Amino acid sequence: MSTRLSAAIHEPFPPAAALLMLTPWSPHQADHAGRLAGALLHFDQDREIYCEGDEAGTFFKVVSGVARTCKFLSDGRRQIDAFHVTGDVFGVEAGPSYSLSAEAACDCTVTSYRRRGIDASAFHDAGLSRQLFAYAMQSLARAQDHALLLGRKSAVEKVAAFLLDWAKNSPSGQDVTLAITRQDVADYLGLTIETVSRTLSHLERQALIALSSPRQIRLRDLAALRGFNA
Amino acid sequence: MSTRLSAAIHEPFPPAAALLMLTPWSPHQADHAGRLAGALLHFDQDREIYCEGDEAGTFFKVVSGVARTCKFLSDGRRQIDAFHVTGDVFGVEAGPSYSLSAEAACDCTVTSYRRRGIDASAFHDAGLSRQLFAYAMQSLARAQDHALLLGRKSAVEKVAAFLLDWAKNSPSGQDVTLAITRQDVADYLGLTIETVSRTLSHLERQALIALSSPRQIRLRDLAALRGFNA
DNA sequence: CGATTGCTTGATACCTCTCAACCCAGGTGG
DNA sequence: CCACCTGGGTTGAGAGGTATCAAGCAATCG
Repeated sequence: MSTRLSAAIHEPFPPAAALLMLTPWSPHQADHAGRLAGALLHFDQDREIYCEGDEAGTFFKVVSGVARTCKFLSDGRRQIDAFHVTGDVFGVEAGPSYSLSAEAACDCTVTSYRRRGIDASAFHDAGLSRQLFAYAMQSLARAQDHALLLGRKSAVEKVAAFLLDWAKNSPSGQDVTLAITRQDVADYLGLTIETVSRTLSHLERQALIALSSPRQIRLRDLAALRGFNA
Repeated sequence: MSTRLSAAIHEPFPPAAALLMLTPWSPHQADHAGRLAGALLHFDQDREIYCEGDEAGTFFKVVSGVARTCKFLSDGRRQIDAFHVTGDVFGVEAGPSYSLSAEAACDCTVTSYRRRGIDASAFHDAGLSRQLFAYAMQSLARAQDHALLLGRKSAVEKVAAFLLDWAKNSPSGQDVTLAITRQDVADYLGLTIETVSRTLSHLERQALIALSSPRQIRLRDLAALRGFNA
């Protein structure tokens, strides 16, 4: 999915972590300091949350649903950069404006945080600055993996990677419940909706997955799916 | 080209810059503090500088030549993430190990810096932490643009974008002198070497560029080239 | 119900890859 | 001096993967 700022909170503190990966940080903590008022916002599917180039005065955390961040070409072609699920933070910028657009991939509730609070805190707080750096580097690592996928993988490899990625969040580790459309999957993988559909059907025919409904996918052969990548 | 940590040094300080984009930072400054010994290293073309997964105890700045950072699939397919030219910093990590491999794209001299120094400084110095954050976010923005290119652009659009990108560094703004092979260009754009070659020939036939030699490219119609993107 | 949305499937086109030959410049050594 | 080799680049013919265009299906919703 996306880079998760808050994910670190749930993980044990790494024993010999690098200096630059220190205490986890969460907007919640900032809430307590009273600096970052969090407004709860709801967006219907496909509603724009913000647009590339807008002044980046706010960042967001997903409360429920899925948000997507993406870029567009002038003729409408779209590349989705990441999906953001519950707990994920998105819209954090270093510059003055958003470098991506953000939209609700399905009905979606988010908390918004005023950036000024973070900026001000980070100005004094080296720890917070380090958190932001770690967050950015984590996003960067994801973006680099994504580039490898987009530039060098075939359709099957892309879809397999996508499924495995989403399955990691499921309790069983082999069930994927998609809250997003085929179009979103396609625009994330750099494919068309038809190719995504065909590839899923193909994988089902091979008995590598089972589609109980279009949005409910069971990974029946994790080893084989992993084999598509490396 | 790549994200440049030091590029900011040469640019006027933005008047109303966001809080998170403060004073430029350069390894040189750190040198003066005596914390980051800079060793000068030379790499012949295609020599490995470091490998994905290696312990990231060092980062680098290009003195001359071009370095590339990239990822590989198990069967050898390669995706180049970025090229780094004189002045560019690469190999900065938040985690314990490198997320990419780095190699000399041509004969290449780099300065190496011990990471410990930076880590230690950043621990106390909020300003340095902010610099690192800004650096990471700039890299992230480049990676996102790259993903759009890889996922959604055609071969001509990719090549045109590549040429325009490199021409920005040339004094005239319309001459590109490549120090890298067609294979590197291809692996950066997610194409094959033949497609890159054919596309360049195609652009030359259209009189949009002139190839005085394979490595010496003149952009004859910037407007038309820009038109390929948007 | 009819309309809409999301998804699947088929036929065909086309873009890029693959495989192969060839060119050119530079270096090496007989 | 030239034959030879090598690395980098170009070009061609054909194959193949994905896109495009189009039709149809199922579920949902007014």
